[in-house]
Amino acid sequence: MFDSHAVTDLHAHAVSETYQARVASTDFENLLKRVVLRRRIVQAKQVVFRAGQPQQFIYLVHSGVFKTSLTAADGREKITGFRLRGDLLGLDSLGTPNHACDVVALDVGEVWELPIDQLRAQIPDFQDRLTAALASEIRRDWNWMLALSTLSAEQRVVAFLLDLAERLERMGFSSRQMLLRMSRADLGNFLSMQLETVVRALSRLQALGHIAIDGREICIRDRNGLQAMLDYNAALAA
Amino acid sequence: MFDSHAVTDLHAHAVSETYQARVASTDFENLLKRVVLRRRIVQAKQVVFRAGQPQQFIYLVHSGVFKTSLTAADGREKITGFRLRGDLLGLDSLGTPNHACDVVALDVGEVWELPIDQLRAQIPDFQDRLTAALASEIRRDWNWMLALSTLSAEQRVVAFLLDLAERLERMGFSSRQMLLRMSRADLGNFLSMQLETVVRALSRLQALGHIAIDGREICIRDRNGLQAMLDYNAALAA
DNA sequence: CGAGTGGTTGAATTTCTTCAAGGCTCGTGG
DNA sequence: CCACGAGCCTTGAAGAAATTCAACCACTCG
Repeated sequence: MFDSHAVTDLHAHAVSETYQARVASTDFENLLKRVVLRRRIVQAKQVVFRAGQPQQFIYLVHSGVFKTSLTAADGREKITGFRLRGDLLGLDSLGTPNHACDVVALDVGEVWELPIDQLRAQIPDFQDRLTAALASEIRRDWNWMLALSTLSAEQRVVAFLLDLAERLERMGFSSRQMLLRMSRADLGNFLSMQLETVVRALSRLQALGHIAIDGREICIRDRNGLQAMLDYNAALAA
Repeated sequence: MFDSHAVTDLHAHAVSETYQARVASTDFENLLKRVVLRRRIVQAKQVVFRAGQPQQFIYLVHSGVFKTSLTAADGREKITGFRLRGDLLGLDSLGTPNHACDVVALDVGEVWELPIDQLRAQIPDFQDRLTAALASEIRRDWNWMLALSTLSAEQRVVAFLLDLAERLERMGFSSRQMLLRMSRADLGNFLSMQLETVVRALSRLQALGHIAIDGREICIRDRNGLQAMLDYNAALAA
């Protein structure tokens, strides 16, 4: 459906050369072809930046999977999305001095530091692309809000899997076999349900023969079957 | 807390002159002082624009209250926010040819048509303010996502009331007495709960003596009491 | 090898939803 | 002018979906 995700490549960083060829370059990467940027390798569980830290750069995800999250003063936490190659990190802090969210790597990854003011001056299109990316993030968020508040727990899990598959497919990866980089707890947090509920939903999808689960490795056996579980409401309405 | 809302003024349009003096001008209004803009009066229940329509303008809310919503193909609907004076409508469609959401007036109101490309050229600061507004919308959305997925139904209603009160206060209105422009159903939709649950939550808040309800008119009797219901989690954590 | 982390499943409980009924207000037409 | 219907709000009672609590397993890492 929209945001979220994970990646099939276990060693994205190490073999990036290989994948470079196979995986289509993202819009922003093309835009930044001629610019020299500082690249930063981030190990699994490491923090890219935290809420409250002074905002110097926006980051472009080049490889790996990241989660962005908010934490309330009383400790309540919410994962706002899982970010893949081509996604920007820190958009939400534009126009403010500090970052508004935490970003943590779920596996090894590489991010590119974008000095925004400089790029705005250097690249004519840059500002427009940035604006478009911001608007796109809003639409993504709204679509997830819609999903979270109108779908059952099971349907939300289905929506997540289909969205992820689609994103991976767009990146040139297999859309059938995928590796969830996040824990069941993270998934539950993002989808607004308990981790046990995620597990039960996945188990049932497997029992229905729609997916095959092997730990964090998931194989989509019947994409249409999954899709039908979302279209179910439409059938009712008709 | 963040987005949402309603307004105390029953006749905002009719007496706008009066309120002009009382209510602080918004950032964008100051920015646009010297520009001649088309103003559009919108009657209650009328549509400002619909998802799918070609996007020509961004609108600035000058008076009234508006709701923005998404509708899925199968009819599932989600209100993404209630918009007050100073809020921009249509930000989410920047960089795309069509609007992504519906905007409907909840009472009489006035919006200003902003021809973005023109304003970008005319006003040096405009682009930055636009970017800041987009980022701010993202933060708002994320904060509501956090609230919706971590607070109980009752707490969500409390969060809504406090957020609304704060927004009204910033606008120069009373933060104690307020008129909810939206139906209980709209409120429930926004807060991800059934309208009956909204009613029960409000009734209980009244029983606790924290608010007084008279239809859509709500008086906050004990702001601290309400706040304490949100801080409850913090107490547990400690 | 033992501790820790993450995943899975069952059973009891809770919160919220669903269904149902009744009341209030307002506008329209008889 | 009043009657009547529509829309919205409120409350109760029954039901369902998801959470909570608990136990157990598999795997990895010192």
